[in-house]
Amino acid sequence: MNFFEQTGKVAIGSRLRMLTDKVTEDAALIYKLYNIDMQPKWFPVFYSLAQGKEKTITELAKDIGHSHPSVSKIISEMLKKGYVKESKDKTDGRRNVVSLSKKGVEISKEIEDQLIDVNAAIEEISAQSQNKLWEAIGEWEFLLEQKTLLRRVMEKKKERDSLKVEIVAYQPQYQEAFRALNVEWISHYFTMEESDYKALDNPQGYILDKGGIILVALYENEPLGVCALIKMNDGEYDFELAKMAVSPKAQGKNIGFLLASAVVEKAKSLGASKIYLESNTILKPAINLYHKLGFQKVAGKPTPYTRCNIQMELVL
Amino acid sequence: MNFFEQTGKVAIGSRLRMLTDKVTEDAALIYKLYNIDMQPKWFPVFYSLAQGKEKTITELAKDIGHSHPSVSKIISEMLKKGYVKESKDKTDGRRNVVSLSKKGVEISKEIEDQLIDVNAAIEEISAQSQNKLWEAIGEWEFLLEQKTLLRRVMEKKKERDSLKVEIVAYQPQYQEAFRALNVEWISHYFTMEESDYKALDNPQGYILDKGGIILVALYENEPLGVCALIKMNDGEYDFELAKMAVSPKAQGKNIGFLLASAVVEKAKSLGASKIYLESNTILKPAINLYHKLGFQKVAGKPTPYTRCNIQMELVL
DNA sequence: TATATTTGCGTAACTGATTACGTAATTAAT
DNA sequence: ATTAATTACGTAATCAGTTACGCAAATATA
Repeated sequence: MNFFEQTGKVAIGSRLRMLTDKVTEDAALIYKLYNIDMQPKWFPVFYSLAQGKEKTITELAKDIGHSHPSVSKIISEMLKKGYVKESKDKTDGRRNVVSLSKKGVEISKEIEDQLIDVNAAIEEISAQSQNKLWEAIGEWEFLLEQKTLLRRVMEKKKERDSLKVEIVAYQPQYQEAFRALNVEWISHYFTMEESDYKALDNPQGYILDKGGIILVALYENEPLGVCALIKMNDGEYDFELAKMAVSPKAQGKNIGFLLASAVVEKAKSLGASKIYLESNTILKPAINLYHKLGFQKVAGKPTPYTRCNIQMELVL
Repeated sequence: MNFFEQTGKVAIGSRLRMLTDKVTEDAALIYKLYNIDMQPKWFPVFYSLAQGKEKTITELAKDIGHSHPSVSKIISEMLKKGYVKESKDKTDGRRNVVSLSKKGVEISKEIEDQLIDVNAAIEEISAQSQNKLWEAIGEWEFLLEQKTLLRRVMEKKKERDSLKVEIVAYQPQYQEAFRALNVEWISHYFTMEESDYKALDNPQGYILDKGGIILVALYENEPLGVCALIKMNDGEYDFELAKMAVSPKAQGKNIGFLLASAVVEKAKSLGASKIYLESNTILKPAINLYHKLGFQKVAGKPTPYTRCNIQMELVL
């Protein structure tokens, strides 16, 4: 089975499962070898109780990392064998307090030799291998605790996707996309206003001819994001960042960030020193993005848009 | 859950299972992230078929390391989704030949990006860890292939047990054990003969007084093995190794080997140069043991025992 | 003090694998 | 040419875990 060499490491899950099976397989036989009447799956519970303290079902579950129904089932099996005893907690009637019975304690003594030998056998394997499995598992547990595999994959996807995103200057062929992408989100969250139609229906006359800029984000040659820089000339600000829109189907591709950064760079290269924008706090991802780019909240500017409830600026 | 630090490595099975679960957990969500309608458990089958060749159920099972019913079930699920197609082999009506359908091939293209990202994410984890999990698993697989965990544990048990075995010289208090242990195996495999009774009922007069030796193996102070060296003086041989018996309940403790080696050493120290023995080939473990000690088959000696069908000697 | 929420835990249903078993097709042996 | 053994594979039962759910007890809140 050279399967794993071909698949690459995606198959690490399958591979782990198979090794787990192989290791577990022998466990039952090992108990038999020592004449111990115990099932491998009982071991964690058994071991946990062998410390001497009595524990509730939930405590045991947390201790050994199983779900509580699993522990519940194991305890009822061990109860049949007479290895444990149950009792209700007097101060809390819900609690089922479990401890090893006399017979259980006897078994736990018998099992000691076995533990020594199994540990020795595993140490022997470890000694013969270059890479330490036990330690490697510990490291993986730690790293996955920090950041799940899903999150890591999402990041990699974003990285790769952003390589496919191309930021280009506006051309008449993108007018339809410029309009549609903006109408989509504006009418979804708010309602279209007079000044929206003016800019979206005639970007050439309303934005570009007045010294503004429009950039388009292409993903596999499809325009999935747009953003405009509108010339302001009010003495304080050079441009307003506006009409920024990214298709919802392009989420997680980092398009918003790439587009906005490109727009800021463009403004810089045109000699701008301050950019202004208006937005609404219900658009959380957008506000976060602006923040990430260095925009700061300001107040006091008059605005023609009723949907505006936050104003921001970026000093270049 | 500091459980694993306390248990020691016996718990490696549990620990592996939990890591497997954690890695597998995210798999379904990852497919969703890429809008791929696929179950994680299908992946190995899918991947194996994506090489392009059509394969039978059993071939697939061998390829991915599952049982054939498992593959059979997976294929029937994938069939419902239309990802694979089946056809009976024309030259062998039992075979169910499976290959990716058109839809399956499409999916396999869509999945490529995902594989890249997952691999990258896993490589990232690997890069952050000192001990390489992937390689460690490979080494374990190899080492367990060579010798199962059960066998390794058995060896450790034997090693530890043989430390508890003590070889001592015969004393009258062991006469009962000497007799019983021998009667046990002789009457089990053969029938007791005249010369057996003579030696067993009166070891002092029949063996020791004639210059012979008897050694006893004690395990936790209980005599569980015996072996005699009977003086021969026939010109060729100095001693006959005979009346060797080990209790069946003491199996796997290496007692036979320890006892026989001690007897051979004893003979050496008495200046012997050749030891003789008689046995029967149905006693395979015994014959193996004699072989291991260096005894070689010889022929031609007359013997009073009807059960003897092999004669051996050891040149010291 | 009454009501809502949380907690402990048992039962039931599900899941992804296995082994056990039966049937049909093929191949080997007498 | 039979008969026996092997092979391919589907179905059923099992296994060790899970999640979903519900009940009762305890705790928090109005």
